[in-house]
Amino acid sequence: MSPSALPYRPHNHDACVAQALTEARAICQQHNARLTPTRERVLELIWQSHKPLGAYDVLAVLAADGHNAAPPTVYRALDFLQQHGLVHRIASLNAFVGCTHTDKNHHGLFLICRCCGNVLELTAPGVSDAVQSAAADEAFQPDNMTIEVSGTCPGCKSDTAHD
Amino acid sequence: MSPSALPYRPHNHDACVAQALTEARAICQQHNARLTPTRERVLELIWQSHKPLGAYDVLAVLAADGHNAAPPTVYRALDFLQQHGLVHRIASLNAFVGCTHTDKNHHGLFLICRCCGNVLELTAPGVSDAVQSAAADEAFQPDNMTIEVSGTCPGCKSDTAHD
DNA sequence: TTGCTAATGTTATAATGTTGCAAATTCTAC
DNA sequence: GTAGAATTTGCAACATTATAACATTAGCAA
Repeated sequence: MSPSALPYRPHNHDACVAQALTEARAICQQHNARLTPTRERVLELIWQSHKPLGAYDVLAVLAADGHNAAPPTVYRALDFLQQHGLVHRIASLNAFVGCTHTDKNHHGLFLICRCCGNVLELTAPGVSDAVQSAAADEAFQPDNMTIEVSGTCPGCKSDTAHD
Repeated sequence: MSPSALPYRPHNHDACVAQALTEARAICQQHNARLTPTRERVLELIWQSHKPLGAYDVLAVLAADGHNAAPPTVYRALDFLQQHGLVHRIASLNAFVGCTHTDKNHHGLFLICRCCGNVLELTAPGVSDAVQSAAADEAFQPDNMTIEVSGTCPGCKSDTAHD
């Protein structure tokens, strides 16, 4: 199995989070952007699993933290994190996941498991190229692309196989 | 220019609508599904342009029609139309467009112009194949795919060129 | 300090989408 | 044609997601 299938397998997720935060700090420093406590906390929450988290889910945890937060707080933090490529919004779910390809300049492709809810982000050059080419055929100048595939991940497929 | 670029060019749009409605009637008949007046009206409204229309936009027109409609009316009609492949939901816009490929069984690709708002639906086998292949590499079984590209359409590109 | 900019707090509201149940309509079988 | 079943619609309330507008605070530089 490809190593990128990480979310679909048991793993030490604390390491994922720690790494994500470390990378985020480095990236923000590079960008001269301020990873404030609120922003960092939101990023940490988004990273608590590989399942996309809704803005209001984040909000609820912040509230439980004792943070007196309102929707704009969360949306602003999420906007910031998106701008710096630290999280992605999954349009088909109205939810957010941590970016696992902060190093590459990517138009991510997302594999969303209907069963377990985990999302795997891929960099699929073949797909990007094919989209570019299709757009070029129409003289269309692409700017941003949303590619979200829902289906069944390997883990859930094998689970249902022996029912 | 490809003939599929129709939405980006002046054309007799009434013909688009008429054709869409005719096809819809045929398809519903084939499917033994009832294209009721409300559903047909909603389809007609969605087809009033090649720009995606929000559910509440549809609702507003129905209200102006004198139709005493509430949100569920519209969403139910839209669900029906989607189920029969007559309209598509554009996840990145929370809006709906008429399907221009009712004949093919398609995973559409949508080119969304940021400037004029028109949407062109393409059947891009290369893209579908690339996505299938990327998913297969991860042992992921795709079910449904959302591919939405925003950018600048040929018309708007040439408009801005001589500013 | 002072003044500027970025970030946050706060309140309210907009926009989008759903649930649940009752009434009406349409279909089917007799 | 009529009774009963199934589908469709009407309707009210509500849930979820996202933004607007404006006041306040924190960080930073002259």
